[in-house]
Amino acid sequence: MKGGKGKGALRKETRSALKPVEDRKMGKRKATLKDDKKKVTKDKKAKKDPNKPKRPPSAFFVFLEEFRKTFKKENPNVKAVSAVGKAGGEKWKSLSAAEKAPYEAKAAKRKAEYGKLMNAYNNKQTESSDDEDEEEKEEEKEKEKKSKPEVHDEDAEDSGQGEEEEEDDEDEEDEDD
DNA sequence: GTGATGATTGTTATC
DNA sequence: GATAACAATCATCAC
Repeated sequence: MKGGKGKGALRKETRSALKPVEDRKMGKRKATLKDDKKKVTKDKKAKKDPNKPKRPPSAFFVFLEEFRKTFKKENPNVKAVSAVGKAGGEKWKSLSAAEKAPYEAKAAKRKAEYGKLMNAYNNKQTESSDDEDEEEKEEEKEKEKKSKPEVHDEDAEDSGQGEEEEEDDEDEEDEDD
């Protein structure tokens, strides 16, 4: 829909040209296109909020999650993510619209959730624009939590805190085929 | 020990 | 409108 294709092709070519697939395995990561981008990326990341909701996976990524499992089963020796990505990409292209439908439905759901999260996030941003201190405190809290993984998670979850529930699980199997 | 990199496509965000 | 960035994955290397 958007202009993602052009970019995709461009990046594909650029990467392929700059980074032979054989090399990456050796971990020959050095000055590459990404290296250049990295500066920008890092810069962006620097001002990126850790609280900002992560972008939802596209239909392809939803598919990829499953595909990875299958791929691992069939190729237990192949652990290179690039191999999975390549294979997944090819497979994805070979899928029919009907086969892609369930993945797209899932992606749409995640996107809707993302929209809500972003809404809440934006609201929070507006609110906390003058009390960024609190955000920092929260960050520190998170850090502390991580430092102390021995917290009674069960307790917290029992209290209804960690009730993620993943309700999208309920109809993820709706293979309306 | 930590972070970066490799591939893939799609979507979002930014300019 | 066009393009850059990022989303997941994980073995492996560099620092």
